[in-house]
Amino acid sequence: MRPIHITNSLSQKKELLQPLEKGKVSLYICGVTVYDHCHIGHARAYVAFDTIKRVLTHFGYNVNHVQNFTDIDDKIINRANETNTPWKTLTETFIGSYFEDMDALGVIRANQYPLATAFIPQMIALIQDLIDKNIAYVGSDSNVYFSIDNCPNYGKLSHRNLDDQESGARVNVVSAKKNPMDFVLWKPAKPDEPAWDSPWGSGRPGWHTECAVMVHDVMGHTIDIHGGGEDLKFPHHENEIAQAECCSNNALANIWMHNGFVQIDSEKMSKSTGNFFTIKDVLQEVEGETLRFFLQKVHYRSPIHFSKEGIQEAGQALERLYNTLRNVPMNQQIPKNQIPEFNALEEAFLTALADDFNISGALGHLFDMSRLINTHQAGSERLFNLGQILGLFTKPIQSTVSIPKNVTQMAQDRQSARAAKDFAKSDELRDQILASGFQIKDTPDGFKLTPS
RNA sequence: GGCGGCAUGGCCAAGUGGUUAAGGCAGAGGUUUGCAAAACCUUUAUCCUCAGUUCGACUCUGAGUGCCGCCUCCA
Repeated sequence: MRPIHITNSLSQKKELLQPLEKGKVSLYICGVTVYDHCHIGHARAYVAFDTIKRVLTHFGYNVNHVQNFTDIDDKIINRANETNTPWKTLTETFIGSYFEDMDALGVIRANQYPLATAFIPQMIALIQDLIDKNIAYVGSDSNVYFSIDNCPNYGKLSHRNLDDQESGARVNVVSAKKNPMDFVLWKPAKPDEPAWDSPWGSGRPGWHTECAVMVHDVMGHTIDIHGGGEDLKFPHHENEIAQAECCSNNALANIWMHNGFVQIDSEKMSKSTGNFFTIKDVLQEVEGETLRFFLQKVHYRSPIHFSKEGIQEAGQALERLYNTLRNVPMNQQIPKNQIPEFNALEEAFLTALADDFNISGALGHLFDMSRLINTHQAGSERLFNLGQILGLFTKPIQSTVSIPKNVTQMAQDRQSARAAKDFAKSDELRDQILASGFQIKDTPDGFKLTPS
């Protein structure tokens, strides 16, 4: 097991990962609210944490990854009404859509995907516990609220002083709240809305309650890492911490990790502003692995500027690595004097990853290795193995497309023409081969046909 | 207004208190090749501004400027 340093949002510092249980890492990632297809911002988050999980696994940690689906909330109810779809059908549809997208991106499945609606009794128990401890109260509007004034460390994750928050920034200052920052734990249902019975009447849970409950129920009272998008830090994660820690006095998570945003034209990609592309949109144009590589290239905490050009560039870069794998057969003997070079690059690659998952640094070494392999025509398997850690090289290295006889014939005719120095005919044949959907490349060992 | 982050060559993007400031994409030149493709070699920066700390800062501190995010649902 290699020591790993991770930037902890809680301390705002890089810390050594010290799992509660040796060799195991419990990782909870905030999942999506399933009322629509996922956009590139979601892809960024889940590709980032997938990479993190793969690296941890490679370094010898046994990762227990749990990720929720929020399958009940206002947006789901609204969308169900708008589209005249039963809400349960809606959520099932978009859970399916999520998995399609993640499979295309090469994201490994979590160990568990708990649904919010499967944890209603546990949420009710948590809320009741908070009421009993005088940390939650029933407002005059029948909502159950969490009272942040009774939570001493409120704000510790997002590092904000509540008095300094811009008052006008909050929409709907509800008079039923004791403090405007109090948040809803339980919400009474309107007629025809999905609802569950509770001590406070028929209703549904507030948004922040599920994660705390699931972590406790599925994983234990404290976990090693809790992750999600930068935007979840406040209020979502702050509120999770408040509930969980006020009740149990145990830390909800030791390390909090947050990924940066995808931006379009230097603005956050977001559904509310409408400037987003769905994953499915982009996959119409490029392969999943190209999109994955584009999202991976940048450190997980930095913003990514989304653009067609950027994706194309990532595709070119990835192609460079694939070319090496295609051109140099695996398991060729590496010259003895080059072995230290290979080892040094491999070590540098791993060292970078162990330092807060510095993938950009690691990729630099990967490209260096690619050049080394091309130069010495050996060592392809080392590149391949390192790429596997990042979830790359899922495409077949050798084409599995069978080459039609007539194309092979044309290629052979071209060889004859070249031998006879009839280059006009040779070029003509190459054009014909290209028109048939194949590309011909000359190598010292003869021609090579690949699908174009 | 409060809090947080960022500012490195045409574009993307690592990194270090002091040797030649990674890597990718694009461009230029070259080698190889009849050509093409791939590959290889060469080539493009003093790191936003100002002040300070230091023998020495791009790397630390302060101020400034610009951009982004959160404070409202959000990966």
